[in-house]
Order: sequence, then C-alpha cells, then structure tokens
Amino acid sequence: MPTLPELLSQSKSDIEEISEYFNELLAESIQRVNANFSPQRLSKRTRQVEPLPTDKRQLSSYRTRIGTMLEYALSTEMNAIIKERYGAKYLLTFATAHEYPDFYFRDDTLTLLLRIEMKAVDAESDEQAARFSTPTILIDADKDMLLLIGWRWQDLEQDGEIIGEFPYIFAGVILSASEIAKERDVRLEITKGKIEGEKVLVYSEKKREFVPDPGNYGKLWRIIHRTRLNAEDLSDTIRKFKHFLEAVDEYSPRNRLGNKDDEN
DNA sequence: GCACTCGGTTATTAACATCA
DNA sequence: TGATGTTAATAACCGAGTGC
Repeated sequence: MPTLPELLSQSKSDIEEISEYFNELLAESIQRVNANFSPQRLSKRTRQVEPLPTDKRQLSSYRTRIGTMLEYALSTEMNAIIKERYGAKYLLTFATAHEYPDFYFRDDTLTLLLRIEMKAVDAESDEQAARFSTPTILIDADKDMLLLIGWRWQDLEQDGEIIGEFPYIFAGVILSASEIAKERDVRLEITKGKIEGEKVLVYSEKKREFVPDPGNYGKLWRIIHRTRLNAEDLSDTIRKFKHFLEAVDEYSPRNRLGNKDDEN
C-alpha cells in the first residue's frame, strides 16, 4: 500500500485510494479504542444497577453523547497513529463549530487536505436515524470522506464475572462522501423526489405536491433504494457501505437485509 | 399477518424575533 | 425588560401501505 504522502502528492488525488489507506488506519484506531478508551472511560455498571435511559428524548440525547465521545476517542487515536508514522507532518483537527464536516485533515501549515464527516450509530436503536444529509452541492468529491461506526454495549468481565458494560465498536468504515451522496440521490430520484440547490423535496401523495423533506433524507437505511440492494452497477464504495449496513443489521432489533435466520 | 418501507409527526433545545 | 412565539436542527417514533 502506498504511503499517505505518496497518495496525497499525486497530481490528481484519488479519494478511493485515500479512503483505503484511512480504512486501515481506522481499523487500528478502533482496536485501540475498544481495548483502552472505551472500557476504561465509557464503562458503566450493569443495566440492572445503572439502567440506561428509556425515555425517547433521553435515548436520543445519550446516543448522541456517546457518539460524540467515540468521535473524540477515535480521532485522537487516528491522530496518534499518524503522528507515529509521519511525525508532525499531518494533523487531524476537529471542526470547532457545529458545521459540515466534523474533522479537517491538514498538513503542518494547517492547509486543508481532506474533510471527514463522522456518524456513530448504536445497533440497538430503532432506526439508526443518523443522517448523512449534507447537500450534494457542498460535497467536494476529491476531499470529502464519510466515516461510519457501529457500536453496541458489550459486557465487561472481571474474574469471570460480568461487572458492567461499555460501548464496543463492532464495525467501522471510511468512504468517499460523494459516492455515497450519488447513491443517496439515485434513491431520491426513484422515490420521485428532487433537489433544488441545497433543498431536498419529496413528493407528498397526501398533499399532491412537492414538500421539503421532513428529515429522512440521508438516513443510513435510506441511502441505497431497496430495488438497488442487489444491483449490478453498485460501485465499490456502495458495496463497502452495504457491508457496513449488514454488520449493523446483525445486532439491530430489526432485520432489514434479510440475512438473519432467527431473532437475536 | 408479520415485518419492513417511507413520508410524516413529535420532543427538545437554542437562537433569535416580536410584543406588551 | 421579560414573556412569548418562531424557526432550525436532530433523532426518536408513528402508521398506512406493501410484499412475502
């Protein structure tokens, strides 16, 4: 595999190749977070002793919170690994405002090289309603990547006894953001919706007119249209994305991809 | 008849605008 | 100035329709 400086110095940057490099980086970071940060800093006692929120507003809130902490932990590990490999040559910095994207990958003069948006989903949640809803026209095909992780509660054992649980990342992938956006917009077209600048409109049968998307555009399970799940022309990126969905589906209360024989 | 799909509703928060 | 209203963002859940 080429080194990162090689990939970034090519006259025409290839985001697919760069994502492959980052996938390897991500896999190692996930291992570290699962082994250290998560069981040490995000652990809690068993559900019987320390229950999780059940109120739906609280559910939404705590999942967002854990997602943010996992973002912090993962990006910190990724930055550390990059530092181990290339010294002070690169930085993975947070976007400090609530804006697209979450992270900027920069060189040592702080020049922007890549942009990374991250989404964390709890497999136990009803819909994994996290959304990649960045308007297509704001996505830079050469620089933007989407980082997805799936997590679930894992028992924490001590001397053969379960003493608590911690968020365990069981799947993670980095993909070209524009490829995902492309598939997302193919789906929108299939469902008779349309894009006007930064606005997304869906056709409402009830009102017999186009209405602003009510907040479903880009939900992870609404990116590949179901009629395209097994399409021949799925790009490599979409196949990797589908693989990620399958991993989440494995632990999800639902069985949306039909690859589970029994309930679990 | 169950489980999924997909447009839609709701709860909550924060920022900002408007009104008495 | 303080109370109230509006809007935007997020992610939960809802429910009619649909397919097996």
